[in-house]
Order: sequence, then C-alpha cells, then structure tokens
Amino acid sequence: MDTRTPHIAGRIPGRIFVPGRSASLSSRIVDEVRAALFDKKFQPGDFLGTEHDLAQHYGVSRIVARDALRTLEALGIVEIKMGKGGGARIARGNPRLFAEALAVQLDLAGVTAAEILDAQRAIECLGAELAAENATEEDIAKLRALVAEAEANIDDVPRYTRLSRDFHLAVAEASHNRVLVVQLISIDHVSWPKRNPTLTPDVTRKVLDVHKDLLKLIETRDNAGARRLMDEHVKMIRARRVPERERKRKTEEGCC
Amino acid sequence: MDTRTPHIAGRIPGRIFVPGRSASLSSRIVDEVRAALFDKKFQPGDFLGTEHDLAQHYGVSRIVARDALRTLEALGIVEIKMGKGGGARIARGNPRLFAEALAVQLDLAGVTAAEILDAQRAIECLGAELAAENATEEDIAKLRALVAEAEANIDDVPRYTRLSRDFHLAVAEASHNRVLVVQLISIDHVSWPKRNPTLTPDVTRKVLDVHKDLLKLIETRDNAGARRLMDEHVKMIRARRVPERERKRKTEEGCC
DNA sequence: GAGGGCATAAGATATCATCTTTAATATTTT
DNA sequence: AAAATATTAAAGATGATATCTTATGCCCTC
Repeated sequence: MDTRTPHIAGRIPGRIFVPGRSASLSSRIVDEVRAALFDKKFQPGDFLGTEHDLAQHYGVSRIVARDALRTLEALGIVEIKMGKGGGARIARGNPRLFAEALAVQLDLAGVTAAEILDAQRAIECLGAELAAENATEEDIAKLRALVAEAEANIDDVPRYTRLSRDFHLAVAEASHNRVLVVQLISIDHVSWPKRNPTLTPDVTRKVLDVHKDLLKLIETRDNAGARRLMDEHVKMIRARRVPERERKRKTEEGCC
Repeated sequence: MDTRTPHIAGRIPGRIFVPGRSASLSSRIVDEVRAALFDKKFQPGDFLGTEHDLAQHYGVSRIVARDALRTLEALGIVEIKMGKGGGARIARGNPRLFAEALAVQLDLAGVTAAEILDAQRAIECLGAELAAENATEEDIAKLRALVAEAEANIDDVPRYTRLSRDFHLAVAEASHNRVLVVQLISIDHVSWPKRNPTLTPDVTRKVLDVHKDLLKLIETRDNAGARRLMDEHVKMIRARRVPERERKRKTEEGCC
C-alpha cells in the first residue's frame, strides 16, 4: 500500500462557491482529507501526493496546497519529506505529541485545578489497577529505578518533583493502555507546577513512602490494593494542590 | 491587554544556522510562540501581529510567517482574522475541537477497543458520580429530553445510537468537569461505531432502561449509586464491543 | 564510496483579489 | 435644520497566484 500513486480522496467540484459559505480553499482540502481518514479510506503510510500533485488535483495554486499540508502536518495527519521520492504521506499517529497540544488547550480554556485533579484520580486509579495486572519485568524495573533515583535526590526539590511525575507516568505506562497514558500526559502538563513551594521535607518523605508501597503492590499483582492506594494518594495530592492553585489565582487577580 | 501593539516573544538571532540542527524557519517561530505560551507570557486575546509584522520581526518572508501561523492556527493556539484590524491573536482554547484531533491520533496509532473501553470506564464512572453531585436543573432537563427522544426513536437504529451517545456525553457535561468532557469526546470518536450491526431490539431496550435508572440516580443525587450503575453499564458495553472490534479487525486482515 | 543529477520542499518576491472594519458622505426622517 | 440611517469609499489585512532561487535528500554512476 505504499505506492507512489497519489490517491486523493474526492474532488472539489470545480471552484463553485456556495453563496454564503466560502471557506478558504486550503481548509476545504484539509476537511476532505480528514473526512477520508475518518471513513478509513487512508491508512498510515499511504502516499497523499506532492505539493504539485495536490495543487493540480484540486485545481489550485501550490501555495494553497502548501497551506493545507501545513495544517495537516500540524494536526499530525501527514508527514512531509523533501527530496526525490518525497511528498506527503499519512502519518503514523503520535498521540503523545497531541496530548501536549490538548494540554495547551485546556490551559487556554482555563480549567480549574479541581477539574484536573478529579480527572487525574479517575485515570491514575485505573492505571494503577491495570499496572498491577499487566506490568512486565521491564516496567517494574523502571519503576524501581525511578523510586531509587527519587530517594537519592530527595533534597533536590525540582528534580524530585520531576522524578515523582515520571513515576506516575511510568505507572500509567505499565498499564499498557495508551489511552490512559495520553490522557495523563495531557493533564500533567497543566497540573504539575514548575515550582512547588509548599513541598516540605516531611511531605516529600511521605510521598516517597507511598510510591514505594504502590510499587510493592504492583509487584505482588495486588490490583485492588494498588487502586485503593493510588486513590488515597491522589486525593492527598488534590487536597494539597487545589487550595494552592486557588491562592495563586487570587493573588494573580489581586496584582493586575 | 488587547492593544494593537504586537508583542512577540523574543528574537531569533539573525539567520544563523546551527550546523547540524536546522529546523525550518516557520517551525522556529512556532516553537517560540509555544514556549512563550507555556511561560504564561501570553493570554487569550493578546494580539500577536499580522503576517507582515511577524515576517519583519523575524526577518523572514511573508510565506514563512504564513506557514507558522497556519501551524499555530491548526494547533488551536491562534485565531486569524481577515480585513482591517485583522491578524493573529492568541485563541481562547477550544478543547473540544482538539479532542477530535486527539481521536484521530489514537485512531492512527491503532489503539485497541479494550484500551479505549477501559479508559471510558474510568472517565464515565467519575462523570456519573460528579453528575449526581453537580447537575443543575438544566442538565437534568436535558438528560430527560434525551431519554425521551431515544425512547421515541427506539426503532431507528442510527438515530438511537446517536442519542445514546449524546446521553453519555450529557452526563459527563452534567459533571461540570471540562476535562472529563474532553477526554470522553476524544475516545468517543474512536469508540462509537458508525453502524452497529449487533444492536438488537432486546439490547436497545435494556440500554434505555439503564439510562433511565441512571437519570433517576442523578436526580436523587445518589452519587455512589450513579457510579456503580455506570460501571456496570460500561462493563456491559465493553463485553459487547471488544469481541465485535476483534472480529472486525480479523476480517479486515483477512480481506487484504 | 564519493560525486553528480534530479525531484522535491523551503523560501523569497511581486502582484492581484477579497474580505472587513472604519469613516466619510449622502439621504431620509423627524 | 437636526438627527438618524443608508450608502459609499478607503484602508488594512488575509487569501491566492505566479515565478524564481535555494536547500535537501535520494539514487545512480563512476
């Protein structure tokens, strides 16, 4: 299915504009490709055509085709290569990159800490449960390494925070459910503070202990126990984080 | 903060290319804007500049600025307006549109039905729980209307399927947690089949009854009950859907 | 394996078309 | 005559086209 024959979806009928609804030419091409994708007319790796192909096929200039490809590229739908044999192909998905994009959107929409942390609880609880069921030896080794590294850097707050986040992500990855991973990434970017001022050594220690316990439950395949512990853990995080963000929001309002 | 003064992030130092790492010029502009966004240097509504502004500021041609804006637009980061007073502004987020984009990515990555439906369970259970806690009169009225309409169209399978999906989405919306809504949308687009061949009248009726029961639990603010019922419900859907998709995948493999 | 040809995207420049807001002007109404 | 309302014109921006040069990979030959 990887021929050089450009198989483009349909045809835009000439350049007839419906009176009131004249979207840009490039957006029409984008729409058509997306529709074809949803209808399973394309598979990852399929050749879509070169700029010139698209321009000719839709009867538009190369710039328009370019614009459409820029958009499709940004949407993660196509990959573009230069040089001989180059052109646009349907991309293999990269949901992780997109999770970050979704994070930007959630941020712009101004979701509250409570919303994020509720969702985080739902996702991470299931993640822990499935991790206990599906984790491989490699997954567990990675979790062990992360816990050890966190313990060694318990006084380096920024690093410890990062390692702690990595642990949570590694648990989700151990569930072997890509949807959960992606959803966790998308909220992590919004949720985790760059600096964590209220992180006292006392709290740090407690968090590390919980992570150790969780790792043990995953090792012993205690899915119910893992879920329960993660539930408590995220609730604790929530209890600490929500008032923190509320305060921040208030001071920001106050200062402007 | 809505002046016409373009306040663009930093400056790309001339056109000096680092030997081995020369990304496209437009992608650099995109990166810079994204970084500035993450650093909270922009707020929704801020004026970013016109194509000409950007081109001049970064010392590139209008085409490059255009490419960057196309990408940023596709990423939902900026909104572009034509005409006098037009140009690019930082967008108010629209996570819903993005949820669809994420759905495309999940689809391209080829996630399995099991992965999706596990995630769905996590999200919808919490959604039902929070809906029972937070639903307003309007939310409940909408749920009632959807149930009634579904009952009236119980024999129109495509329409019933759509109404059924809308009911699930409306429950999530009644939770007043935008993150849950977005995550549900992103998996719905992958999960819900266009045609549902195995939907017998018997099953249809049973689903409708569950929806009615769920609505009752939300009305009576029984959050634990709502969660429990939704849990069973999604498990049932999963039991029906997973083997269905497996079969489909197998036949597709067989045919090509 | 090193170099050259070739196909392709990346980028620049110039020009015109189209859309949208704003302001000026004409017209009607009071 | 004054005020409200259409109409028109101008300006500023994106949308689209055409044509050119440059940078990049790929493949083939030597």
